[in-house]
Amino acid sequence: MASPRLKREQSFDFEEASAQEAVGSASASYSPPGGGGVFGISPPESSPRDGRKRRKDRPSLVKHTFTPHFDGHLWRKYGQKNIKDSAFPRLYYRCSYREDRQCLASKLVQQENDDDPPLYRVTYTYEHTCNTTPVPTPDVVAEQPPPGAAGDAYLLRFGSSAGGGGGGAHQQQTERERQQQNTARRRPFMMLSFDSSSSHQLHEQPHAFPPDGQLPATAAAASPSSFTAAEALAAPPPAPPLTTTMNDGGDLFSTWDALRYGLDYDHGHLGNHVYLPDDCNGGDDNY
DNA sequence: TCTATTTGACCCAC
DNA sequence: GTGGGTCAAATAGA
Repeated sequence: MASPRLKREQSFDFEEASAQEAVGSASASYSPPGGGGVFGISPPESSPRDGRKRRKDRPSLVKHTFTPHFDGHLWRKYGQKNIKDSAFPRLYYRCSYREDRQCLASKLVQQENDDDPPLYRVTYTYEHTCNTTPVPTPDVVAEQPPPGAAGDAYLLRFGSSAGGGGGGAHQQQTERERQQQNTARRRPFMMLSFDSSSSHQLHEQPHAFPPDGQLPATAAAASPSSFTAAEALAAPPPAPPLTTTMNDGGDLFSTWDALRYGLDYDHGHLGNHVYLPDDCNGGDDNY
């Protein structure tokens, strides 16, 4: 039966959260979820008018990553389109809990190049309101090379992107995404940067290299805050500190055992992933 | 059988 | 009018 389309059920009336698009840059900073979730924006409330928010006005955030599907949320793909002037199709995802919990979070993934691994531009729209148990998962965010860096260098920032999604089926998703992430192979001259603190700090750093003092003593002693892929390949993973500590910003550091994923470069993985739970830095690093 | 993905069409913003 | 975002039937896979 050709059911007439139940049209555009949501009426969005967000406060202007002017798209914090990181123009020409990598990940954008989001407000801490403690203050309102992934985007730091209130979820859509009933709109005074029966209309949709203009697309341009929708709160959205853009980040670049090599692992667009690996962000700690459970997404369902609902569309794909070839975009004009783009060699790659755009993939549309929305939160799997959209119906169950009226979670309006959605994202679109646009491959930007054909490198190995390919770089994706991910645009998140609306925050998760599904209120599922956040299960932080590592995420690799491609940072634009700092001025003066080698031409092909990217900064990979490993951060938590769980902002409230996840939940029961999360494991399945995680497994799938983990496989996808396995495809993210080394990139020549790639630099790995462990984001030990908040994204704010990272973005404020001209070279995305946090000063030593920003690492907790244990972490700093055990591992450099950043090192090159070559170093990562040449040296075994640093011994993890076994304590939970705080950085100078008061952010909680979980144990490395909890943070590490132990991915193996020899198998095309990306080495140790370090992520911080949401409550670690008061926000999702990647948003 | 159920759930997720694919895909063409529809609708709307620009 | 065009391009992009979303819907929903069809299809595939578990």
